[in-house]
Formats: sequence, C-alpha cells, structure tokens
Amino acid sequence: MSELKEKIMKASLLLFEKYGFHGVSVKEIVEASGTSKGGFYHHFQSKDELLFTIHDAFITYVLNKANNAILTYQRPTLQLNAIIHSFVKVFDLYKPHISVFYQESIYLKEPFDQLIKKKRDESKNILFHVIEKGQKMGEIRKALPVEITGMSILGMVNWTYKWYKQDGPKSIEEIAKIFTDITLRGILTEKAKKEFASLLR
Amino acid sequence: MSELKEKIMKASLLLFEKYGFHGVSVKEIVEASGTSKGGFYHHFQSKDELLFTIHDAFITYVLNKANNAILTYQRPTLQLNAIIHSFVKVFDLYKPHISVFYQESIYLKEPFDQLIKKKRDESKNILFHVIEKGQKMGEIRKALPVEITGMSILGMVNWTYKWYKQDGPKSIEEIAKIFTDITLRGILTEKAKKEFASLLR
Amino acid sequence: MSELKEKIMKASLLLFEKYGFHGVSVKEIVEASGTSKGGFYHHFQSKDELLFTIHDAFITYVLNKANNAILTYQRPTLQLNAIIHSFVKVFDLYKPHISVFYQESIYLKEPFDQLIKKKRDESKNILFHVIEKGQKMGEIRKALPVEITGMSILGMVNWTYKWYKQDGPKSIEEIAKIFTDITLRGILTEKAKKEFASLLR
Amino acid sequence: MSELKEKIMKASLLLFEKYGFHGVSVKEIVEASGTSKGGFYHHFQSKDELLFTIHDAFITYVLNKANNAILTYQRPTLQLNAIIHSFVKVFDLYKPHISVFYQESIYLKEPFDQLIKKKRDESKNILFHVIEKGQKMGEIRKALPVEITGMSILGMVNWTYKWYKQDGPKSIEEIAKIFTDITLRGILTEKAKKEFASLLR
DNA sequence: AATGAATGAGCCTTCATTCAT
DNA sequence: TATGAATGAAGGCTCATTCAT
Repeated sequence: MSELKEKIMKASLLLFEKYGFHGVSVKEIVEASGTSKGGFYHHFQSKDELLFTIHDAFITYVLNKANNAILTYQRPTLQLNAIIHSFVKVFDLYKPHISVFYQESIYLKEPFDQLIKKKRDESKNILFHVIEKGQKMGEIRKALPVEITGMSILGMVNWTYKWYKQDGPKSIEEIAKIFTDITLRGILTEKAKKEFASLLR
Repeated sequence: MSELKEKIMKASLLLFEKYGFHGVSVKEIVEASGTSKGGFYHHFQSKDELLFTIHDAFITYVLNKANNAILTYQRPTLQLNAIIHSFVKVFDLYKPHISVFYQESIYLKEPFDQLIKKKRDESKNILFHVIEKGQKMGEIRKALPVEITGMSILGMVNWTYKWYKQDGPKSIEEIAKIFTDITLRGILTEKAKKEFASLLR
Repeated sequence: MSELKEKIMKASLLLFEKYGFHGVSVKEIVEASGTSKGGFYHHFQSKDELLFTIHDAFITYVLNKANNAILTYQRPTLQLNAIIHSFVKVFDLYKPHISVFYQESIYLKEPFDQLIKKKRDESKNILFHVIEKGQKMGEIRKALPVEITGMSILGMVNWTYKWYKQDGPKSIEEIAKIFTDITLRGILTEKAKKEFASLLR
Repeated sequence: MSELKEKIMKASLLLFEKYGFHGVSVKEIVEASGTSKGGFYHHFQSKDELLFTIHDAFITYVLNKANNAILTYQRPTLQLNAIIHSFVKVFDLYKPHISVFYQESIYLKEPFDQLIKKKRDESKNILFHVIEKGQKMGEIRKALPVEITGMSILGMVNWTYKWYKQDGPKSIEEIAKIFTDITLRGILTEKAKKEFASLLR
C-alpha cells in the first residue's frame, strides 16, 4: 500500500474513533494527512471505500487469528482460550479500527456491507464451531445454547473497546486472563475445569 | 408528553436503529411521524435534543431498575442476579433505544453528552459496588478486579443489542437465565455457588 | 389605540432599534409584550404592517410639526429655525421610531412603502419651499441649490439618530441651537445674518 | 482577490443596496454572480463575512483618504476641506458600499462588528482632531463643541447616500463644493473666512 | 500523481402565519 | 379576544465529489 494511503488511513482512523464517521469531513481528513482532495480521491474511490478499507483491515486480521487458533490447537478448550486471548490482544494493535468497526459499520453501504458481513460471520462461526465441538467432547456444558454462549463471549470481549485504555492499570494480557478465567469457569464442565486448571487463575 | 412528541420519538427510534442518526434526515422523521418540520421543532429544539431525549428515556429506566435491584435484595449475589435480569429484560421494551444508545452516543453534543454520561456512570457504579460488596462478603472471588469483572458483565449483557431479535428462538427470560448462569459460575466462590445453586441452571 | 397594541408597538420599537427588523421574530415581540401570536395577529395583519405603523406614527408627527412651523411664522428664516428645532427635538420623544425609520424603511413592502414615501416627500417639500422662499426674499444666499441645501440640513439633523444619547452631555435643546447656528451662518445672506443675529450663538 | 470573489462582491453589493442584507438570499447572490453555493462558500465563510468584507473595503478606503488629507495639508481649514471633498467624492466610486455600510451595519455580528467599529472611530477621530486643532489655531469658532460639529458635518456628508444619483443634475464635485461652502461659512471664524475665501463660493 | 476551486444536492433550522379551541 | 400547536416555504450552510490544470 502506498505511503500516502497508509497516512490517510491512520489519520482518518483516529478522527473517526473520536468524532465518528459523520463527524469528520474529507477536508479534515486530508488536512490531518497532509494531502489534498485530489490525493485522497486518487487512493480511495469514495469516503465509503475508506470506511470499508478500515473495516476490512481489521476483520481480516481477526479472521486470520481465529483460523490460526484452531489450526494450532486440537482441544476445544485450548482453541477457545487461544481465540479469546488473540481477540483481546488485538486491542493493543487495532483499538481505533475496532472502535470504528463497532461504531460505524451501520454506515457501510452496499456492496461493502456484504463483504464485511461475510468475513465477520466466518469468524463468528469459527467460535461457534469450537463451542459445539467442546460440547460434543464433554469439555463444555451441554446445557448452554451454542449461539448465546458464543455471543456472550463475544460481547464480553468486544465491549472492551468501550473502556480499554492502553495506559490503564491493567495490561491487555491481564485482561485476557481475567476474561478466560470467568468464561471458562462459566462454561466448562467440572471435569474439564480440572483438566485445564492451569488456564484459570 | 404530547401525543405528537411521542409519535416522533417512536418513528425516529426505528429509523435511527436501522439507518443511524446521520442516516436519517429530519424530513424523513417528520414524514414517518405524519407531522411537519414545524411540528418537529415545536417539540424538539434540535435533532440533537431528540437524540438526547431517546438516550435519557433509556438510561433513566435502567438506572431505576438498578436502584430497585439493590433496594429489593440484601445479598450481593441476589442483587447481581436481579441487575442482570432487569438489564437483559429491558431489550423487550427498549431494543431500539438501546441500539441507538450504544451506536449513536458518540454524536451527543454538549451539554447532552454530560447529562447522559452522569447517569450512565451512576448505573455502572451500582454494579461495581455490588461486586465489591460481594467480594467483602465472600460471595464473589476476591481474585477478580472489580471494574474488569463489571465491564465483562456489562459487555455480555449490552452486546445483546447487536444480535437480539424479539422473534428469535430464545425468549429474553431464557437469555437472562443463561447470562446469569455463565456469569455466576464464572465469578462466585465455591461456597456461594452452593448457597445460590437455585440461580444456576 | 388598544392598550395591547400600544404595548406591542413599544416593545417592538426597542427590539427593532437594537437588533433590526429582521433581527427580531414575532415570537420575541409577543414575549416582550406579554401577549401571544394570536394577540399579535389580532392587532396587526402582519409583521410588515407593524413596521408600517411605526413608520407612520413618526412621519405623521414630523409632518405636523413642519406644517405648524410654516403656519406659525412668516419669515423663512424663522420658519427654517423652527423646523430644525422641531425636527431635532423629536429625538427626545421618538428616538427608537427614528432609528427604525431610517434603518428599516428598506424593508417596507408595497403598499406601505408608497404611503410612507408620500408623507416623507411632503415634509421634505415643506423644507424645500421654505428655502426657496428664503432665497426669493433675500434671506438665503441665492448661490445655493435648493435641494442640496435642503438635503444637507436634513442630513445634519437626521444623522443625529446614529449618535444621540438622551443622557449625553448636551441636551437636545443645545444640540438644536448648534445645528441652527451652523446652518444659518452657512446659508443666510449677510443682511439676514444681521437681522436674525439673535438666532445665532 | 480572485475574480470570482470580486464578482460575488459586486453582485451582492447592488442587491444589498436595493433590497437590504436580509432581503437577498445567498441563492440570489450566486445566481446574480453566475456561481454556485459551493463557489460562494469557498470564498466567504458565511454571508456575514461577505457583509464584513464590503464594510471593510469601504471604511479602509475612507480611513486612508482621511489620513492622506491630514498628511497633505498643514492648516486645519485646508485639512477639513480635503476631508469633506474626499468623503463626498467617494460616492462616485463606492455608492453601493456606502449604502450598505450605513443601512446594514446593525447586522454585523461579532467579531466583525468590532473590527469595523474600530476603523470607523479612527476616521471619526481624525475629523475631530482637525476641528480641535482648528479651534486652537483660531480658524474655527471656539463656541462650537467639537463632537457635535463633527457629527453635523458627517451627517451632512453621509446622508448623501440617501439621495445621491450618479446621473443627477449635480456632479459630485459640485456637491462637495456646496457642502464645504455651507460648512466653512458655518464654522470658520471671520478671520479665517477671509483668509480661505477661495474655498467658498 | 497531485492540487484546490467549483459544484449542487441535501442538510438542519427558522419563522411569519394560520386555525382549532 | 386570546392561545399556542402546527404548518411549510425558505433560509444559510455543509460536504462528498469532480475536473481543469
């Protein structure tokens, strides 16, 4: 990606995070990136495409991480642990992307909308499959509905964008530990809790 | 509140939920409410004030529910259980309010911003205090940091707005049960889990 | 005139003087007069008619004064002296009317426009005739063109609305004296200056 | 200044003079200037700024002329003569500016208001100082208060905007002559009148 | 590749006026 | 007479986008 395109993305990211997609004009973006209207439209077809590019960079990253997690481990509990950890740790790298992703996706227009939705569902399904397999293998309590359990984990993790500050009192690693601790205690079977005691605090 | 004002709120709520605050014009709102620009501005000083009114109706309701929960019960576990239940059950009544609340609050301008923030922090603090008291009384594991635990519960609950559909396969009551089940198993001490077993599935 | 109508005129006069005709809304006028929209439109057909009423009250008064002046005195110099005095002294009674008259007459719409213009031209012509007669009778220098002389006197006098303050260091009577002193010295013949020396300072 | 900006100013000037600042919409201005809303707002931050720009162009010109007058001549009578002449002669160049200046300044908003007021007071003070010095040097009658004398001259001169027509029967030069004739006869001492007889008609 | 002047649709808001009560 | 909720045309202004240079 061209240097200028990168600069535009970085600047717009911070502006969108703070003021929202509609709270920032193209004029402000080009001023913050040290370029011009022409420069902007040379790299992006529209402001909407910029929004898409930001979304895509993030969701692609997350999808890769989820895929890595299930490729690296065999046992669902370990896969789930890895997924939560990687999802949480993204915050140190992609905090503004994430804020924009969850705040502004409503303004994604077709066809960008569909492209993002597809990848997001893919990564969600990876999580759901892990939970399902965990139930089949007796690691996760069967009483829990897969989707609601999955969404409650995603909620806990994703909500972090509303309050996480990189210079806060807890490191992202500690936060990830607490999330997995609460989650695994919440959903694992008694047997699995013993086997994977090392993942708990 | 005047009938027309109510109608405007209802119509705008649905539109904002679907298209976002900036995706809906005042023209569209008045057409959907069967009124006129003048009628709109007779009841709201600005589009921003309408956004505030929506926010305020919801957060005021939530704050009341949280206060009721801690007044009704003595034991932190029961208070927490009641808070989660009431927060979740709001979705059947206030789903569009909630979507707007979490999606569009970034566009709240001063002084509306501050007014909402104050009430939101109040309701957050009620939850934090319940967790703190739960730890002091030996019901909640002391290893868990109050704020992160609180935010993980809020995340799980609030995220529901991203996926909950009133005509989905699970009733809101069932969803609340699952959330409390996961949460309480995740954070209660072994002793408390036995005492409050009836709250778990 | 009804008491309320009077109240509306007084209030609007002060508001128009300060903020201009377009800087004041009917809403502000009714609030300042302690009435309602309905009350306003019961007494005035439109905001334009209110503006006309203000104009008319003032120009009618001035026209009367000018007529009185030429009826009271025979000699042009004395008539002119009386006209200037009466025009200037109006400021203590009609300052806001005058400000509105000279600032906002551009916004008078037909047919109000014509009605006011007629009276204004009438009073102007009285002055012109006095000057003309003054020249014929050898009191005013014949070298001066009637209209320009008349307008320069009117300018001097009318401009007062831009700076006169009722609580300023000079009384309106003193100001009138100075104006007549300058004017008469400026336009009278040497002979007339001697005859009417008592009008000079 | 850009060509388009100049065109907008010229067109708006004529429109404002005829219909008043509030009697002309931005739409009408851009249509009269052959540009677009965007073009307008590219050159002016607001309609208010356009009004300011018009005011400023005129008052800056006047201030320069006043300064030139006192730099060019030593004797107060000559300075005053030059000031009146230059102020009057402005009408041939700046008639619409002047009309707008005296009709619409009430609608100048902060901070434009202050900027204009400062320059206007400056040029007024130059006139006042000339009169003061004239009195000290025995050229102007000491019986006359400086400020009222100054304002009466300004009134006579400025009022011209209410009636002057470029294609009228008298040239602006003749009008200036008449004004100085009346003014100087009105305020000079007998001695000065003899010395500066050539300035009188 | 880059610039920034220019475009014009569309936005939020105001406000004189009407009219049912 | 008086009220004030409701109207809707019109206003000033923004901003994503285009295009000649």
